Amino acid sequence: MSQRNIDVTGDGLTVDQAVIEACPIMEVLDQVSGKWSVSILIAAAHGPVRFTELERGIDGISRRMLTLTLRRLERDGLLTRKVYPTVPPKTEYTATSVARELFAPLSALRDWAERHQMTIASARHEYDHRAAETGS
Amino acid sequence: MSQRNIDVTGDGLTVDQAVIEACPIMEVLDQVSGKWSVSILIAAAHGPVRFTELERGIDGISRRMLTLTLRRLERDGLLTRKVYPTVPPKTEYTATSVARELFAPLSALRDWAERHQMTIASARHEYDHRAAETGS
DNA sequence: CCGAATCCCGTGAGATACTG
DNA sequence: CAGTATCTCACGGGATTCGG
Repeated sequence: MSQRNIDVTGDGLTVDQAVIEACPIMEVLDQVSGKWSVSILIAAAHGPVRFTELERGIDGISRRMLTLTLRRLERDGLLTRKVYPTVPPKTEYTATSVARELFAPLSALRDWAERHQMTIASARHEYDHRAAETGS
Repeated sequence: MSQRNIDVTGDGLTVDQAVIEACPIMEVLDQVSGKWSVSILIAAAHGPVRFTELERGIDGISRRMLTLTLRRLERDGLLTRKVYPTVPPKTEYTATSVARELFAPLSALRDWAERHQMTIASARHEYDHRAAETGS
């Protein structure tokens, strides 16, 4: 839509432009949201990975959610699915190049989380502490 | 937990490590998830912004969700809240430095989205098309 | 102007059981 | 092995109303 990139870190934006700014971001967040998308994508990043490998490797995921998330990622073109009609059957999932380009931004996000997780945790505790005092 | 950073784009990861990889990322995603967090953060990035400004500026947000999201962001230390006990009351929200450091990763995410949104959309359509043929 | 309280609904997601 | 099919429930989030 816009022919130039608006820098989120830049100045001079009005509040009304915030939603315009955020819009494409939230598209991504929708792709990646869901409890398991990121884990699956990362697991499928380095080559073909089988269904059962994912099920065992990703702790806590249910069969159902694994299937559903795999289907969604495949639909969005982030994962390719290759079925070998052998017996027993064998299915391999691989992250596409589009998905792999997502890893750098995700990495930046993870770095931010690691840098600030302590700060955030203590901010949370402090907030709850103050709230408890004020509230009671 | 780990004393060195594991590069998501690197090789040699087993599937079992995927969840370890993804873990801090999903912390962030939880912060930022919720329909409105990103829009609010961006709107509050460049200086104090008032409650009603946000309500009018962010299209489609309800009073309730604005309040709830603001509280959560404040609790996590991503937003500061300053109340002026005037009449009528006046409240200003500002993104903290921690939050502002999040904008670069978000920007990278948005760029990814803009680069690939067409590809993803057509992948989706193609998938649905094939599914419709195979299914009926 | 800036919220809090309440009601309501759709959907994400777990548990479980069945199939080619 | 790699899925599907149901059932169920919690929770995010919208609409509306009330209060300081």
